[in-house]
Amino acid sequence: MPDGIERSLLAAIVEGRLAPGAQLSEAQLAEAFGVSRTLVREALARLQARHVVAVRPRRGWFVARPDSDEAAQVFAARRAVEYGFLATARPFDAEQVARLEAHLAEERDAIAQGDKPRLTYLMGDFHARIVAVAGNEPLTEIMRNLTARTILISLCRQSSDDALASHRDHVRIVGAIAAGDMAEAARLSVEHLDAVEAGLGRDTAPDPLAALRDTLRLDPAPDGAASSFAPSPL
Amino acid sequence: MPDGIERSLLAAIVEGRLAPGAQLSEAQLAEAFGVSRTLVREALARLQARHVVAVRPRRGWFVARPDSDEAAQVFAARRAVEYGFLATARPFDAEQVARLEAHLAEERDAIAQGDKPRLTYLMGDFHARIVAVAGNEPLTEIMRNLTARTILISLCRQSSDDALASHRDHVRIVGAIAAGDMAEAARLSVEHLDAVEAGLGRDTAPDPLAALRDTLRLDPAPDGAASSFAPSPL
DNA sequence: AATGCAGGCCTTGCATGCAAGACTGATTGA
DNA sequence: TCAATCAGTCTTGCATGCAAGGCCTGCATT
Repeated sequence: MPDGIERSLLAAIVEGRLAPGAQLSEAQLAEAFGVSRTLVREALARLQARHVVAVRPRRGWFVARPDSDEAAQVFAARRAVEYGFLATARPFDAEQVARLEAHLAEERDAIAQGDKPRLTYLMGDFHARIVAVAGNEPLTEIMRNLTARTILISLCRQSSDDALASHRDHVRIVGAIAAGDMAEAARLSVEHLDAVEAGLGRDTAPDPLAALRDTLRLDPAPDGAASSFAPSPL
Repeated sequence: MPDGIERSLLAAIVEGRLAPGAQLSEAQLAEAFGVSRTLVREALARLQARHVVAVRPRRGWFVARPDSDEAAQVFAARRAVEYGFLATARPFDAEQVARLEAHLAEERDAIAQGDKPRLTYLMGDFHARIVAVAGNEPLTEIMRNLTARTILISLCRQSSDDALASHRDHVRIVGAIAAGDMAEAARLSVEHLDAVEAGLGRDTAPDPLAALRDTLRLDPAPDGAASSFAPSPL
């Protein structure tokens, strides 16, 4: 179902080549992919359903910029899904564990080679892959969508993206799964998510007014509300 | 985002007015809704992403008919999500509990009035509403999709749809939540899902060949595999 | 009578055309 | 000098047209 256009766009977004907030012109994409706007629109619509892009009527399509509210909810959702899956899943067999360890090896490689985009993808996909090796397609799809949104969230903030720490967490989770201790794996997953969320900084708004506002110590001026000229506390 | 067409179609499907396997013609829908095929196609595409309809190339759109494999996975996914949500959620406050109890009252009304379609909707939506009152939009969306698929699954099989038993389960779950015992609520939810799944019968295939196959004791002939002419054991 | 075959009808797939909203920049007026 | 307005240009929204593939029916053939 996911055609080439959707995949290309999603890959470009989660690998950071298309920054959050970037505009996506139907006409340009159509020309770039050598198809008509129709197919581009369909791909964009699918990505919209996944909350990866957003459309502003008559204005254009943009890579989504999840606000902190949405970020919190996505993390809460991930906690629920990952914890619930592990807590209710049957223990993995040796082959399933082997596939998870193969993934960990990939992570190691990407770290060793300093392949940043690949690493971003792998770190996020780890959680989806746990569900995938268990063979649950609906949950895998859910996890893939949530991790894509998580990557978008990270890209919007200055995340202290400690890949090594995350990788260590992953190793421990796989360890618990290998030991058949699913409850522990579930506990570790929540802990891991909490750590990642805690490492998230404030909104790094690509808003040209941000610097000015910061300098003048103005409130972020919620749109419409004419920021009631609050003088700096000098 | 969900336009009127998508809503109407989804409502018709989950209320059983559009049976699983029914064909949906773009042209007919376009005329019925008084719009062009474009908008119908977009709505169908969205429903396809939600696994509620499926398209067979150059053949047409059809209301999805989840097979038993998919059914099992959807139930597993629901167990994971609902258990995980309740197990990781903070206790509900009084207002949230009140909203759940209002839902239970709606269920009671529908039962009393024998309003079957409304009841189908309410019974499924109960679980999504638990997440909704907690304010988690991503999870709510996930639950709504999973329950829609669950309804489709029920419609495909002769489900011993004991609404009263389900309602009693719901009452007990809300009771646990009201008591602040989220762990118990989580446990009850899984139990409830197991009961619903257990009440599901075999595929009630609307396949005119089913009777013939049954008579001849042929395997369901997984497409492509020329069923190796197994003579009846006479 | 049964089987192979072709014409036609039905479906979607995709491109294109046209209209309308939203922003930008220049121009005009004070 | 500044502000307001209006034309121009971008964008998407939606309808429509045409092409291509699958299936069904009727016919010819064996």
